[in-house]
Parts: sequence; C-alpha cells; structure tokens
Amino acid sequence: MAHSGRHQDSDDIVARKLTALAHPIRLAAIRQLAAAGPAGMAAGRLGEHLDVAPNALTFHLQKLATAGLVESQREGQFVYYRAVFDALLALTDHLVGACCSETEERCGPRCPTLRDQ
Amino acid sequence: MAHSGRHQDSDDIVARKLTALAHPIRLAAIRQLAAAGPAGMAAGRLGEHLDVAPNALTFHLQKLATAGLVESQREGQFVYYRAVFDALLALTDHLVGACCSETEERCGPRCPTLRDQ
DNA sequence: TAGTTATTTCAATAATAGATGAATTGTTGA
DNA sequence: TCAACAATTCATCTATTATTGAAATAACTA
Repeated sequence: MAHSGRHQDSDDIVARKLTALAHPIRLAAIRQLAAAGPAGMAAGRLGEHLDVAPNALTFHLQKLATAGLVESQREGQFVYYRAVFDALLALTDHLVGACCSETEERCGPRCPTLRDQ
Repeated sequence: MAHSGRHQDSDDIVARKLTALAHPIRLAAIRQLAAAGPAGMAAGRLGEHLDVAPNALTFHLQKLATAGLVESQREGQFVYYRAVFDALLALTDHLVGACCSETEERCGPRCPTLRDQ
C-alpha cells in the first residue's frame, strides 16, 4: 500500500524549473525575454530594463539557464539570452495537468489532455 | 529611462505562489488534491499516498494554503484539504502570458489573451 | 474518562538561496 | 597596447527554507 503517488523523477525536475521561475526578478526577466522573441536580448539591456546589477542578473539568468528555461549565446562583446518557449509551454502544460483528474476536465482550452488526444 | 520592466506587485505575488509549488512534495500534493476534486482529501490519507510524515505534510500544506493554492476544512477528526482550482488556473495563465509578446502568439490554445478577448 | 487516532506545533539543526562589493575575463576600438 | 565596456566569477554575509524528533492539541470510541 501507499505506493507513493509521487512521480519522483518528473516532480523533481518540474520543481527545479518552478524554483527557477519563482523569483520576481527571474519572472520579470523571462517575461522580457519572451517579449523579445527568438532573437533574444543582450544581458546588459535586459539588466537596464529590469534595473538589476550585472552580477545579480548573471546569477539569476544562470538559474534560468540551468533549468533549461533560457539559452544564451555570445555575440562579440555581448551575450544574448532568449527564452526557451518549448520548456515554458511544457511547464505550464504540466501545471495545468494537475487541474484535471483522469475523469474530470477543469481547465478548459488550456488542457493538454484535450489538446493532444 | 529604464522604467523597470517589472510588474513589481504582480510578479511578487506570482513568485510567492510559484515558490509554494516549487517543491517535489508540494507538487505531488497538489496533483493528488487536484485528482481528488472539489471534495478534497483528508491530510492523513494524502500523507499515506505521498509517503510523507504528518508533521512534514502540515508544513508543506501550510505553504500551499498561505499561497492560496489549497484550502482546508476540519470535519470531525479529519482535516480535508482541497485544491483551489481558480488560483491554479490563474497561475498557469500568468505563466502562459509570458510566452506571448504584445505582437506574437506562441502558446496556441493555452493563451489567455486569445481566450478572454 | 482513558485510550486511540488525526493533526498541528515547537525547537533545533542543517541546507540553500539571495544580496553585495571587489576582482576577473573577454571583446572592441582608439 | 591601453582604455572602455560587457559580462562573469568570487567571497562574504544574511536570511530563508527544509528536516527531524518530541510534545501538544483535537476529536472519536469504548
């Protein structure tokens, strides 16, 4: 009995991604990067928009990068960061999945189960 | 310049909710409660499913409750917890909103902007 | 009321995350 | 090569979060 209702592996990974998002600065950063689209945005410019010191920004962007939510690429003097949309969408789908049981749909058009099958 | 791209207030609140979710046990708990539906589930039974000690479970459930993601109600000897679906959905909508800029829709049917307007 | 189950509280400790300032590395252009 | 800019690394300190075991509160049942 009590064969743990935990998706041990998947919950750990998802928790890590949520931890990465769960900070006001990082939330603002990902929003800004999302708005910037696939081209991304240089770290410095991002820092200006968010009013965050360069070293602090690096700290937070690394958390997002480790979680796979952003990618970076050096271009000359600048380092461009961009949002990884697939990862973001997968994450939201996972959360929405928690709203629906096997028998009940509660999240309407958001629902990945409805969409995929 | 640099009029901070941060939604100071809203990002703080969302970050708090994400922090509440960002733990393997709490993630498993909310999923289980979501599956249990509006009726909710007694703390003890939840603890068995998740294989978590009672005091630890209380600790984590309180975090979720403080964030408004679960509610509880004593019924005799038992305390029933249930997911607050509205809060969960609002949270996912907020995250999905980060996927879309003012000009680009990237999240398809998930998108709250598409849905609401 | 005594015993049992359910849940929470408390206290101590360990682990992690965040903020800050100084120093460092990489790149460009004079 | 030197000065300026972009970004990262490092070291330190503080604060928060998580884990644990023991004790306390609440409700039910015999």
